[in-house]
Order: sequence, then C-alpha cells, then structure tokens
Amino acid sequence: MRLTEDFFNRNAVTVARELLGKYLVRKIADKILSAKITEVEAYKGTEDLACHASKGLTPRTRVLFGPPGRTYVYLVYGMYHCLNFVAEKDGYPAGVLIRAVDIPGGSGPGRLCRLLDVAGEHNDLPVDNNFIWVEDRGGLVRSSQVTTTKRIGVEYAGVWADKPWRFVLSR
DNA sequence: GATAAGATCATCT
DNA sequence: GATGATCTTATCA
Repeated sequence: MRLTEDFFNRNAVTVARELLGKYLVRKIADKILSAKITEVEAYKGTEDLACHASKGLTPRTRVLFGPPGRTYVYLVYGMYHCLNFVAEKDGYPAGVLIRAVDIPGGSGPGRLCRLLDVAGEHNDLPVDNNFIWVEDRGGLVRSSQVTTTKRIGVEYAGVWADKPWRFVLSR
C-alpha cells in the first residue's frame, strides 16, 4: 500500500530506517517504474550543519519546513539532481535523501534521478501526487541486513558529519 | 585498480 | 564571487 503523510510525520532518522525495503514508484506518462529502496540518509533540523535547513528558512529550503511526505528535489554541482522526501511535522525542517534503489545502474543519488527522469519540476510535490511516491509491499527487513554509517560528502559539517544517519540495505 | 580532475549553476555571502 | 547531500572520464601504476 502507498505510504501516507502519517508515515513521514515522525523522527526523520526513524523514517529513513523504515524506508529501506519499501518501493519507490515513478510514473512517466503511462508507464510505471518501481524499485526497492536500498540506501537512504536522514537530514534533520536547523542545527544539523549537513542539512540544507541549517541555513534557515529560504526560498530553497522552504519545502523542508513544510508538511511531511512532499518531495524535495534540488540540483547539486550544477548537473545532478537529488531526490528527498520531507519528514517530521509541518514547521520542523527534515528530510530523507534517497541515495539508491535496487535497479541496474541505480546507485548514487545523481544517477538515480537521471534514470527515473526526476528533475527540478518534481520539487515540492504533495504526498498524493501522481508522478512519484513510495509503496509498502510488505517485505520484512531484518536488522541484520541493515548497515548504519555516517553520511557521505558532508565532512564540512563537523560533529554532524559523524552522525550515523545513513542506512544501507544489503542482500 | 586507484587516484585526479572536469563538468556546470542555483543559492547564499 | 565561492561553493557544494555527485558522477564520469582520463591518466597513471
């Protein structure tokens, strides 16, 4: 079944952990693509220097402060997009970055968005949009399959860079 | 196999 | 004017 706002309206780290094993579904025209989520990272709060919201509420981060479950798509390094889902209650900035899904060549957030044709126009879509969403297909994820590590590419964030907020699903 | 550099632009200072 | 929640390609060993 499709995840609703309630799923995302919780601690961002919990949401990230539980997104593992769920299915990312992308609808392009009348074609449906779906893939199991295998790698995520949580970003939460204005104190988390690795989180975009640490800059405060700006036109760009406005989405993160909004209601949970919405999409947050942004451009990094001028050429790649990253796909996130907003977490926690309306007014609290947090999000979960989808780093990888279980499709050939789908590892890495940049490649993921290129393969699924996700770009800037998919930013700030509501939970019940008809383009991209997440489904729970009932598969159980054993804790022994989950690897927890620090987040990638955020060394500049000081102590926040060491937070174990990245979750990887192994086979 | 490993490391280095290049591409490229919205956002913030 | 500087800088990234990245990936690909080139060059070297």
